Amino acid sequence: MERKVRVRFAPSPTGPLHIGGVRTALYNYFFAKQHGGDMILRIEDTDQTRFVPGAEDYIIEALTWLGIKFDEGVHIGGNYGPYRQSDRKPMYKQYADQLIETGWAYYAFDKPEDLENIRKEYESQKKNFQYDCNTRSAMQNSLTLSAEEVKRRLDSGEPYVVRFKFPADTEILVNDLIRGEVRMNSNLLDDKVLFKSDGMPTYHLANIIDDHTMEVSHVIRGEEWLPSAPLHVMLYKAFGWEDTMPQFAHLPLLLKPDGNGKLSKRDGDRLGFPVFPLEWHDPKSGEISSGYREKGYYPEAVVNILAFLGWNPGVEQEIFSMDELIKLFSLERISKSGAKFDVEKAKWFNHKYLQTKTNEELTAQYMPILEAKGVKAEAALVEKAVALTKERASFIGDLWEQTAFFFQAPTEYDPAVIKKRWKEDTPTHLNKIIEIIETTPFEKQVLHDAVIEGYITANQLNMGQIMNCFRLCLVGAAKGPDLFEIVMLLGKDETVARLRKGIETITI
RNA sequence: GGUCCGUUCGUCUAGCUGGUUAGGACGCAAGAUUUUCAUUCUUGAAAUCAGGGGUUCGAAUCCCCUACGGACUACCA
Repeated sequence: MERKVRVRFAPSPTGPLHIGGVRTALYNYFFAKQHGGDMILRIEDTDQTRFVPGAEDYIIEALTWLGIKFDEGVHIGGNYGPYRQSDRKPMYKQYADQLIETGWAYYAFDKPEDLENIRKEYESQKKNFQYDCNTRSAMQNSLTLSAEEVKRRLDSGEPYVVRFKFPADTEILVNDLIRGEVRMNSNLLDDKVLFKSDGMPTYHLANIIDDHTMEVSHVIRGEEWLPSAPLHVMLYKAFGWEDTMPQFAHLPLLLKPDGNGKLSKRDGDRLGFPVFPLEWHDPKSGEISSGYREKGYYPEAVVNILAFLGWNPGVEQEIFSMDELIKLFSLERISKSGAKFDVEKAKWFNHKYLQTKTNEELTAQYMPILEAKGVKAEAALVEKAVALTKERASFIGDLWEQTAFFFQAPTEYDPAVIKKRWKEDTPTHLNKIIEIIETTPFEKQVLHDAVIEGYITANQLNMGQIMNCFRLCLVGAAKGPDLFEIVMLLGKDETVARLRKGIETITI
């Protein structure tokens, strides 16, 4: 019964992937790699009406960015191709035909309008129409029509669909790796369309055929598929593929943090955090949705965040690399209930990852941001500023807020600080400090001692008051790292210039 | 409406085979440190384990019911 682990991630190219989908891909990847198995990327584009150009490339780029590597797939090929369902189109019909021959499916000629009318009629009676074992006898299909009539309609090119024929009153068991045994009675299930009138299979048919022919061993997908899992189980049975049926694991959903319901693509930026891994430019509306990458999240952080949304290793450590997650992951430890995304915790994860970066790396990431702000600065200087401030940043972009004053003299001074600290004799003291700076060797410790001990302490002055005003002139606010570090980075001339400007500009 | 799945601090969760002061993390609060802000450190508040019944000497942990939430209910995936 030992079978090679082969899992697939099978998105539809109907737009950008959202983080729920990314998490599904991630869990599949953890599972595959842990078992030395294969990870397959299959594109499920059987709905031609929902195709969105660029979506497939987006999906591949996003997964690549996150470090999810595939063994086979639409972008790299493999021995089980093609990996795009539209490219597999010719192979599906024979399977639909097979099910009709074996009595597991039937032709249905009901027009979409007819079905819609019936649904409306049922609705008006507060009932719900379902094409199933109770209603199919009243419909236009190969079960109710004579063989000649069916042949006539088929030959004349009348549009039809193929529907699955659920056997009556049969208990169907789905063995889910996360939820255990789930049972459903076939009487409640509807005769799903397997093959559409446009000649394409539906998800249900294509999915089973592809998973079977690609020798998929485990289907790890979102919980929204649980209700149709009995159909899939029955299809394996109908095809006689029960012995190699993959094992199912239905993942809990990622929920909207505000109200209710599952997170969806349409949530876009509404929730205060990106729902997409990468920024997405909608080709139709031109609308831009933000992405984790562009927001400054590191892919390792996103992987870590997503790994912990619905799964937990049971130890207190929370920061794990991809390799560690692959080792630790287990389907058994996936929670059963949906998880809400917490932006604050996500920020914390990114903060942790940012701290692990070297000053050189951070400087390299920060330089383009500085340039975009119109700042031209030496990398060496930027690196010093980064070293002083990185622990205060969660995202590379936060560094601007933390370091801008190194590159631009303040044009405004925080009124709250002026009110609290700036006194009538402040200019006198600051002028004295200018004098000290100009006459003392320009070294951090020497200057520090000269100002603090040699002036403030010696004259029994108010330390907080003098130092804060000093800072206010250099920074423009009561923030930033050690003041003498700032002085060293700014240099003697700039420090003095800013002090002079502050003295001139600030009035009580 | 029907079917299925779920329910431990605000959030993510530990707690798997019944006996814990129900643990951790994020966030929050306070204190310490600092010339400021932030960081960091310490401490704290925070879940009567959805509610109600059982079973048991003993239940968050097992069983049942109810409530609530969610998913699905297309010729979409």
